[in-house]
This record gives sequence, structure tokens and C-alpha cells, in this order.
Amino acid sequence: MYTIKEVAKLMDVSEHTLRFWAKSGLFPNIKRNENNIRQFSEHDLGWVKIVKCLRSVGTDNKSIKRYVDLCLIGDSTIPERYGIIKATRIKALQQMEELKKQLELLDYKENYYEELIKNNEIDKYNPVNDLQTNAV
Amino acid sequence: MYTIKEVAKLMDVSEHTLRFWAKSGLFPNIKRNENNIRQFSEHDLGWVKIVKCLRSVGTDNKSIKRYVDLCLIGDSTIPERYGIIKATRIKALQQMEELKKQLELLDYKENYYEELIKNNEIDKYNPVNDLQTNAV
DNA sequence: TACTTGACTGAGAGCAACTCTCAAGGGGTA
DNA sequence: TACCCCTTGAGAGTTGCTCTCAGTCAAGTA
Repeated sequence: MYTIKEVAKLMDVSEHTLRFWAKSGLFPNIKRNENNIRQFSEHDLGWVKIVKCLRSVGTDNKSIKRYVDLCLIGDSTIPERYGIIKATRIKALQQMEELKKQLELLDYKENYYEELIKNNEIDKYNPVNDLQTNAV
Repeated sequence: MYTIKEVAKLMDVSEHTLRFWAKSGLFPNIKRNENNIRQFSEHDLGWVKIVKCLRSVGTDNKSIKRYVDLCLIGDSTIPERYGIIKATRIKALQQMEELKKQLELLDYKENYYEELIKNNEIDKYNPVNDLQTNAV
């Protein structure tokens, strides 16, 4: 059993966010002890993990709640749940592609600035030094 | 020269968002025609591209504005700009790793549901069919 | 025993970054 | 002239946190 603080640390999600997710119904029935303190079980960590996963791919909380509710209903919802996961995976793959593209741009910029700095070092000994490199 | 609508289509960013970014000072001096309509140049598209890139990696608008302002100041800010790009690139690489991890989970779930569905198909001809697969 | 400290609670204010609606003001065509 | 489509800025609304705060409780300390 874990307190909310421990879960926050373990899963790298803030306590605030965990409470917010809990209040939004994204974790079903987290147990409380006699002092009303949440007690996350190993099984609950699984919920945190999947919620975090879906969020990180940009799924909104309402859709995550839908998925969670489907899980609670039982077998009859397996096809819909399968569809959600499949669609989410495709979304994640697309994000991967997008990220790769943006990384290329960042690589290019980084090299560009490196060249600029290298040349500026040389230019310190060069009387002609009025270049304005305010390109992006 | 492009209208905001054309830029929105070209860069896959909504007109609303472009106006919001423009108002936030994320594009320096977009020209207007005599009717006060924004006219994006090829050069302006470069700004849209880098802003989109920085946003997609989670840089907040304030920091993007800082970067844009540095670009406008000129050569003296090259080291700081270089630092920003380098840090952003590292952040992007970390996101890539995180995304890979989440993709593994999604792969696992997808296979899990596929197995479940396959077995359910078989179970249609099986009198013992009361399994409750409400696992996540 | 009284006090302090630290963790947890829910309610609710605040915030970033959109997202959407709307009224107003062109320009072009029939 | 009427109609249509586009653009504009202002501003309301939304999502998903993020933070503050007052209150509760248990354990440790003087």
C-alpha cells in the first residue's frame, strides 16, 4: 500500500495531479484507511500507469474516463477498449514521427549556431566584424 | 505573401492559434496590407516553423517570446540562443524516450486485447463462458 | 500534557494556452 | 445594391492542471 506522496514519487506525477485525476474518476475506487487517507495498491498503480500513458499521448480526461468505465463494465466492452488502445497507439506513432521532424530542425539550428560561434571566435582577430546574425 | 488562412493550412496550425501567437509577440512584425490584413512572407513562415517546433516540445510561450526577442537583438545573443536550442533538443530526446516507453505499454495492451478477443471467439462454442475480463 | 511538526484532506482560486463566438468592416461578383 | 466570403479584435469559455489555504489527525518532543 502506498500513500499519495509515494505514488507521486514512484510514478513521477504530482500529488495535485493524482488528486485531480482521482476526483475526475480516472482511478476506480481507491481505498481509504480509517483516517480517510488514500491507500494505493499495486493494482491501483496499474491504473495510474495507463492513465499517465493515455494522457502523455494527449488523450483528454473525458476519454480516459470512458476507457476506465469500459474496463469496469467487463468483457462485453473488450472490442471498444481494443479500438481505443489501437487508435491511441497509432496516435503515439504519429507523434513519434512529428517529434523526429522537429528534432531534425533542432539539430539543424544547433549546428547552425555552432558554426556561427566558431566563426565569431575567429572574427575576434578580424577587424571586419559588423555582421548582424539576427536570423532565426 | 500568404494570408493567415493559407499559413494555417500550410503549417497545420489553426488560424485562432496563429492570431494568438501573433498577439503574444511570437512573430516579429508581420506586415499588414492597406486593409489591415496580415501578409505572411516566406521569412515569416520560418518563424511559424520554429515557434511550432518549440511549442511541440512543450516550451511555454513566454520562453518562446524570449528566444524570439533574442533573435531580434542580434549577434550578442547567439550564445544564449544556442543554449536554448541545445536544451530544447535534449528535452525533445527525452520526450522521444518517454514516448517509446509508452508505446511499449500500448503494444502490450493491444496484444493483450487481441489474445482476449481470439479466445473469446473460441469460447463462443464453449459452454463455460463466465470469465470477467475487466482487467485494465 | 501541551506543543510542534509533518502528512493528508477538500474546496476553490489562479493560470496557460488555446478555442470559440461575435459584431464590424472590407472587397468581389451578380 | 445585395450577397457572400474573408479577416479583424475583443472577449467569453474550456481544459487540465497548479497552487493556496484552512482543517484534521498522528507522532514526536519538552
